[in-house]
Amino acid sequence: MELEARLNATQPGSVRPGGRTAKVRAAVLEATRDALADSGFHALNLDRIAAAAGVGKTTVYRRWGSAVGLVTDLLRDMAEQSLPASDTGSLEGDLRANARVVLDTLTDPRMGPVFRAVIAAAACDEECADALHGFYATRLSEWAPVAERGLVRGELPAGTDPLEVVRAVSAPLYYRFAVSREPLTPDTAERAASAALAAAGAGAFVV
Amino acid sequence: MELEARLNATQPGSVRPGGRTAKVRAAVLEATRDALADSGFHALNLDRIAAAAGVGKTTVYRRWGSAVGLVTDLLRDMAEQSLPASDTGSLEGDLRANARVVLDTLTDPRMGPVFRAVIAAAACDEECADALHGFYATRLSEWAPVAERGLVRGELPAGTDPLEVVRAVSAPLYYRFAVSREPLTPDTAERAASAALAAAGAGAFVV
DNA sequence: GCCCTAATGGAACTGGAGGCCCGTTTGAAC
DNA sequence: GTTCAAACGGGCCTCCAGTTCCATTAGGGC
Repeated sequence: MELEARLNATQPGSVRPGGRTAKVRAAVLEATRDALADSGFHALNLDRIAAAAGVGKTTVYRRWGSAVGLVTDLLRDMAEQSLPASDTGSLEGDLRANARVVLDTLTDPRMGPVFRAVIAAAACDEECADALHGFYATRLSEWAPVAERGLVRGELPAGTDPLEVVRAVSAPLYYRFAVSREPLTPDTAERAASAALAAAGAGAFVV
Repeated sequence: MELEARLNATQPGSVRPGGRTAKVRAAVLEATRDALADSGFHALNLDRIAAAAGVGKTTVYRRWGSAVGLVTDLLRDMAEQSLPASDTGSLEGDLRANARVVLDTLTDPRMGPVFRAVIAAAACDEECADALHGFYATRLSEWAPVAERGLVRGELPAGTDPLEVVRAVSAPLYYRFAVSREPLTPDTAERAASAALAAAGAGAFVV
């Protein structure tokens, strides 16, 4: 599709998002999740997705255009589902809980491949990269209150950047997951949480 | 190519790796680097690579098979070039130097896209994932002496895992680079180094 | 309930990625 | 320098991802 046409025309599915259109999107994204879980991003085939979703392949090509477009929309769908942060009463407890949530997500046989695909797609496409950035901006801000409460309770030095504390918990897990490809164990999550806590406590994230 | 054939037959280029074969590989990998730098992984086209390298497209398909195969070999090529660790005399200095090296690599207009491609390809293919794992296993072990010297100097608690210290420096940078897609600045590198130092100093990486 | 058009879906088409054949070139062993 | 097979490369072909066309279905405003 021409760039100009995309910008001027309304996106398919945006003008009349009721009944059928919404069902088509749900079925297609569901089929995409299934396909990613059992064959991964490289094997994503829009014809098969259409067949699995019980939808015309023309529709899939028209609305999503490519595997990257499909994964980008899947990411937007994920971004809509908020993941509430925990509140255990201590910074340490909350950071451990966060590390555990990230670990469980990345090692989940269904969600793990989705996250791999999303990271790969973002490496291939700027629009997807923006969506991924937005997704994590939301997730990080949802967990930032954990650090803010820690600040109020005096568990962190004044001036500590709450977002940076939350990032520090996720980073080692994602590094193993997507970069060094090392196994993710509960132990890894524990260490990520305690390292973040120690670094933050020492003032490493004071701006 | 059939799986069985790949396993039994010798890989093209492995029996007679002299003159022409080596030149072909160098030219193709060079063309791949160029293509990644200006159009990214998704635009990688084996026909164009062959043309740019001045090589028959049959050769490229036969030896590398696909874009992922090409990137996997590029990764193996990168793994052969060792990157010596610094030795500034202090753990802090060495960790800062390491953070700086990683930052410079990821923000380099030529190397950045290559690393993105490698991460994306590894998310699509197990063989590439293994190669990526091997690459970072090597890199991490090259920098581990930095932490080992710190241990000897008493800058780290006894029992600290040297690899874990080095991982802690890279993780926040790669997290921003590939996952949350946030900008990488010199400041980010500084903070990664000092956070790793603080966490390690507090005994967060004692096994 | 009626109309209008957004959205879907079937079917046929097409371009190019990727594979195959086979003659040519060139390392490497002697 | 001769030999032999590994590796290369040009040309041809196949197949399917992605597109186009148009008829059909079904939201949503009235």
